[in-house]
Amino acid sequence: MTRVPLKEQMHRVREDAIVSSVIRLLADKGYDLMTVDEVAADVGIAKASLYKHFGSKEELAASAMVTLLDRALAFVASLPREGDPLLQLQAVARWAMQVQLAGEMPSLPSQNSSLRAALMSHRVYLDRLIELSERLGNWISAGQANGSLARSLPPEVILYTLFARACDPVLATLKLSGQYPDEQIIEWLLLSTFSGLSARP
Amino acid sequence: MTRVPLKEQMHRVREDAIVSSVIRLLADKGYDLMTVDEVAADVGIAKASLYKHFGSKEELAASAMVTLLDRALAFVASLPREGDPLLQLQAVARWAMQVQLAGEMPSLPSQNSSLRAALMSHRVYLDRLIELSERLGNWISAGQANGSLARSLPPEVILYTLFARACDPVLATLKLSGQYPDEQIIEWLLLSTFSGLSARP
DNA sequence: GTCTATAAATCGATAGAC
DNA sequence: GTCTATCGATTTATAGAC
Repeated sequence: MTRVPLKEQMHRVREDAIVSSVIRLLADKGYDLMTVDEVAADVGIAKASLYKHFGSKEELAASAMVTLLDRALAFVASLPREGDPLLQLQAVARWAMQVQLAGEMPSLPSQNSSLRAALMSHRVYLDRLIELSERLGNWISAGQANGSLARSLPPEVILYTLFARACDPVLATLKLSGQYPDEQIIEWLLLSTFSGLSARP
Repeated sequence: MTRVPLKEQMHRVREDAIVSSVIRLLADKGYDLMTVDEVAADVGIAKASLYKHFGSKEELAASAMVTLLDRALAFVASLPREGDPLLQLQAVARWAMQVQLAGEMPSLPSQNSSLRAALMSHRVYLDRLIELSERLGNWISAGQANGSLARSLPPEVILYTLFARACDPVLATLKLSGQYPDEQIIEWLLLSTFSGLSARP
C-alpha cells in the first residue's frame, strides 16, 4: 500500500469536481452554449486555474464524455453475464434514461456539432465508444439469433437507435410537463422503443 | 386580377430566398452555430439588408420554422380524409424523414435551447404548432380507438415521439455511412418507430 | 433598400503577480 | 497553482453614405 501524497489527492478531487460540473452543464445547455466562465464559476475556481488542468474547452468536454462512457461500461459490466440479451439491452436503456432524468446525460454530439469533430480525434473517447458498441453489439447479435430482437433491422440500426434513445428529447418533454412520475415516463419510453407505437397483435 | 407591383414581387422573392437559406442552415448547423453573416453570404446580400427584412436573428429563425410547419400542414391536408389513421401517421412520418434527408429539417429546439424561448413567445409559430398537433392528435385518438395504435401509451407520448422521430439523429448517422439508399433507411426507421426493436410474435 | 464600416457585448485563452 | 486583468477573435446589431 503506497501512500498517495496529499497534493495528488487534492489534484484528483479538484479534477473530479470539474468533470462533474462539466457533465451537468453539458446536459443542461449543450457544448456550444456552455461557457468556460460558467464552468469555473460552478466549480468555484478561476478560469485561469481551469486551464491549468485542461488545455482547452474541447479537452474539458472530452474528459466529461469519457467519464460518462466509463459509467456506462461499468453498468454493463455489472449485469449478469448469462441473461437474456433483450433484457440486458432493456436494462442498459433504462439505466441511460435514469441518468438523463438525473440531468447527467448530454445529448449526442450531432453530425454537425463542433464537439463531434473534437471527439472524433480523441483516442481515449473513441476507444471507450468502440468498446461499449462492441458489448452492446454482442447482445444485439445474440438477441436476433434467439428471436427476441427484430431480424428485419440491421444490428447497426438497433445500436444507433439505442444510443439515440438514451438522449431522447421526449424524456425531457414529458418530465417538464410534470404530470407523471419518473418511473412511469421511463416505462413508456421503453415500451415505445422496444414494442413500437402501433398495437401488437 | 389586381396586378402585383414589381417592387412587392421583388420583396417577396427576396424574403423567400432568405427563409430558404435559413432553413438549410438551421438544418445543417443549428440555431446557435448559424451566424447572421453566413445567412447574408448564402443569400448573397449584405447583413444590414437582412436586418431590413427581419428584425433579429430570432425572427429569422422563427420565420423559417413557421414555413416548415406550413409545409407539414400542407402535406397533412393533402392526405385523403378518410384513410386508416395509422397509415396517415406513417405517411406523415415518412414525409418528415424525406424532408430531413433533403437537409431541410432543423432539429427540434431542445428544452434548453436559446431558440426555444424565442419560439415559445412567437404567436404565429405557436398557432401553427398547435394546429399540427391537433390534426395529428385526432389521428392518434382514432388509431387507438380502432386498435391499430398502442393503447398502453398516452396520446401525448405518441405525439411527442412522432415529432422527435422527424428529427431523429439516427437518420443522419445512417445516411452518413453511405451504405444504404435513402428509401431503405426510411423504411427501417419507420419499422423501428412503429413496430419497435424487439421481435413481433 | 443596399452597401461599408463599426459599435457593443461575449467568448476562449493567456500574462503576470503572488 | 490560484488569482486578477486583459488580449484577440467572433457575433449580433446599427449608423450613415449612396
